[in-house]
Amino acid sequence: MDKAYEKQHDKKWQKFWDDERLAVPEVAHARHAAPLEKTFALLMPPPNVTGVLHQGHALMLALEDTLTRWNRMSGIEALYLPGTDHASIAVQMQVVKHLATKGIDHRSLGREGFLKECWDWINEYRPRIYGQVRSMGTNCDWERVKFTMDAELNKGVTHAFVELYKRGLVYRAEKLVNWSPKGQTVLSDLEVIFKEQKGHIWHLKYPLAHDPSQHIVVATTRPETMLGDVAVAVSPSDERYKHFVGKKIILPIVGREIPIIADEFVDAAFGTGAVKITPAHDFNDFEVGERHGFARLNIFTPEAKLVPNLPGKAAAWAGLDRFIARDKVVEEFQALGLLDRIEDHLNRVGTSERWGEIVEPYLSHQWFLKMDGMAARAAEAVRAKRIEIVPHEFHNQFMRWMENIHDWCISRQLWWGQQIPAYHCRKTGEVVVSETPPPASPKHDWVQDPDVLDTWFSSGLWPLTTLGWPNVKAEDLRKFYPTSVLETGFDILFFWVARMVMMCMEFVDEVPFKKVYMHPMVRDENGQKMSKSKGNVIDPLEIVEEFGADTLRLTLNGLCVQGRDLRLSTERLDFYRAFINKIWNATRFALMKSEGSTDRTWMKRPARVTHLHDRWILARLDEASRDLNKAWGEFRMQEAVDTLYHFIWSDFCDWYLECAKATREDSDNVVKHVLGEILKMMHPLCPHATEELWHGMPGVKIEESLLVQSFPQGEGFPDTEALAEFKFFQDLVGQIRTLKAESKVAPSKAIRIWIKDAGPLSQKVVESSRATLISMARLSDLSWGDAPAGAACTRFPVSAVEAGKTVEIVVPMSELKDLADEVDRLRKELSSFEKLASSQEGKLANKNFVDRAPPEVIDKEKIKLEEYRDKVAKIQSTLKQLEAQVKG
RNA sequence: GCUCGCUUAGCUCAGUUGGUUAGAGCGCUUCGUUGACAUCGAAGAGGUCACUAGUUCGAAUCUAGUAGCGAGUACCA
Repeated sequence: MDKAYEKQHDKKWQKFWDDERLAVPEVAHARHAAPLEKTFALLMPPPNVTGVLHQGHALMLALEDTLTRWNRMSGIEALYLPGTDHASIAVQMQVVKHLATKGIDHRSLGREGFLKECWDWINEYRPRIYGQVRSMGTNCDWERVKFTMDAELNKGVTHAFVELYKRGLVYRAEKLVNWSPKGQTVLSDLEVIFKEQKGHIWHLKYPLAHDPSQHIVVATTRPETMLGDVAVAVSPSDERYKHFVGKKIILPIVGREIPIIADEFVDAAFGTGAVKITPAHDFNDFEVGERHGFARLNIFTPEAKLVPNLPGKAAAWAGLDRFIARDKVVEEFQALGLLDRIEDHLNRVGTSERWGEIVEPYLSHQWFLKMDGMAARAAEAVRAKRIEIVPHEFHNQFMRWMENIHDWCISRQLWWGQQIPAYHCRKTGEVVVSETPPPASPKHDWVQDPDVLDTWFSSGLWPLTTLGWPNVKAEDLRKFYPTSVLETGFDILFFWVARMVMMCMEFVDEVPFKKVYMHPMVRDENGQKMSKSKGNVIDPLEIVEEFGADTLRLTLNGLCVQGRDLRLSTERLDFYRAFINKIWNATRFALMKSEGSTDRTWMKRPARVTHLHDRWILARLDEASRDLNKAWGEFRMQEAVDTLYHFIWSDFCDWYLECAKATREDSDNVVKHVLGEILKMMHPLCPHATEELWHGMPGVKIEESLLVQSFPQGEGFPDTEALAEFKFFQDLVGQIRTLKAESKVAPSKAIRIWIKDAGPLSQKVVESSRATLISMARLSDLSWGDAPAGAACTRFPVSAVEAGKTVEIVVPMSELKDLADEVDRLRKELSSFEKLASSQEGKLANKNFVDRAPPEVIDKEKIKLEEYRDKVAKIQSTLKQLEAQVKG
């Protein structure tokens, strides 16, 4: 066996799991030691097909694979289904860019030609991301892998669209949308990122038609839109403007005459109290325009340049960019003496997520999905706890979003994606929505809608389409739907999670998953977001290369707490690598004398154990496995790791193995048994290292994977006696070690002690563990009672097994170096116990406490007081003697 | 603006229904290789649990408010 844990075993075991098909739920389940009639399903949030694995993915895979392996080992038939997303916008951008480097304008290829390029691109990159997913040791079912553009999935998407259309939920309309001038496509509300930007508010004077010497001042952050103004609105209750309502204004530059109207939407207290109305370029103004029946005057081309044919002076500005037009308008107002003033203003500007430029509210014909009904049902499912969101903080966010949702614009002016199954007749203008193209006829000349669907439309169907829907009898759908857990980052709660809930509720009237677990964001050690430009990216692939997948998985799990970002650093990775190494070496130690053995008796829990530490470690094993199962059941990932860390490192290695060195072959089977259980418990986190170690255990056959062993449930009776007795043992050892350390006596120096005042139980514990105690505390001899009269001794109390009682340890001063040091030490001890005793007395003297606290709490406090008093008395008496000697 | 989260040891953080002397790792101090591990072991120092008020016999934990930081979100022209 290697002297230290190294990651060289990763590939070997990944191949082993593949070869044995242990990620296929049916196969693994059939081979499980104790299979249950239960299923677990987790669908991997599909990474972008051309993406590169980042820490967010690594965290996702680490958590999901851990949960899946844990379920599988618990005897549950577990599906972990992998896949990738076609990422319409992202991939189209990549391919366009790629073609451009070869000097090819993608438009010149035509739609078909371009799509072929996309498929070539994808076929090249898809294996890369899959390989990266595998490198984490991800035990997902590759035989079921899905891509959102697979033929069957496309069928499902088309079916869904047509069905939603039939139900009147999908509709086409001309509305104001978020338009990306750079991308030349519409975006959904979610794809618009609001950024704070320093800007200005321009106050413009609009002259009245009947008396140009009078004017109304309007304020705007976007003066160029005045070219499309159709009215000026004031608040109906605004006395300042009451007499203007119904009058007209001559719009400067373009010379159009527009009305002054009253509308409730205007806040008289804000700005000048008068608002210019531009229905074609502002969402609020659009609403006002609809209410008043105004024309929608579009002033921009799709590239956000001024259209030709604007009236007046603006006619000459055709083709100007929107921001140049802004300057022109302001200049012109200035020249006309109509610029009232300019104020600085911090405003939030909507920018496109992909291209980064400012999004333009733009009039356009698009396909929409009606949201109100679907959102209400989704919200109801969450409210009724049919879906539990963890951490719970996201529950409210989810509900709020569902309540304020707008119809979802699902069409995109792109080529890469699912083309919308709508057919327009060039002759009659009719529109037919159908899964297959309608037949051509002399009267009808059909052409398919050129737009594709928003990527998230197909993602929203992921739980259905990956399991075989729309075939409602598909076996996977029946067996694994609804899925158990959706694990993902909170950044896509609305993009994806909410849409899945809505879509699935709509189509199968059943939630897609019972629980949603939102993992935190991975940041660098200083809490900064990782980004290439900051140069603080910790590449998971490099970590896997350097530390091994197990270390990365364990680290991410170990740092994953709810409600706080996860700060990753190489320091942490070193720490968790050391943990794996510790287990590695513990195994090395346990198996030292077992080379070549095929004895499998250790696999069963030893029925009769004699030594206290053997009983204790089995009791702790039960406790730890119960805690572990509970932690994972509640997605407390760090708590699970901490439980294991403490149990393995402190309890098993530092205490148990050290004790077992004194009892040798008596403990041999317990050592191996507990170690085997530890490997099982660690396996979901560190599959490679544990599988390697497991296969080194005596008698384990090559085909016996840890993956199909029974996960420890901690169902045994908790041996609370062993726990309490060993606590006493630990205190004894600890107190003696402290004495040595503080008396500057070498730990290796064996000293002789007496134990006084022990009750029967404490005495039994010491007697039965005599050899272990002598070895752990390094004693030369251990006797009962007091040291021979006349020998100068120090004495100190240790809490006994008997509640509230103490035993006294007697050590001849001849064993120690310095009497004064010991006096100091005891004085410190005394003062701390005196404080405890007096605060305890105060508590119990409080009538309110004694009258109102539950009796068991009071009893506990009384026992404590008894113990503190006992210790105080004992130390006082020892001190008196020692102090007398110091003086003497 | 609204909503939510965070504030605990020098640093990074745990702390699950309110109840032992508030924990862990790193760092620091002292000491140490008995059959695994120096990626190790033992002992120790270090905290008025952000602040204020309240509920309670009892608050790091529950409530309200304040301050600082962060996130999400809104139509302020």
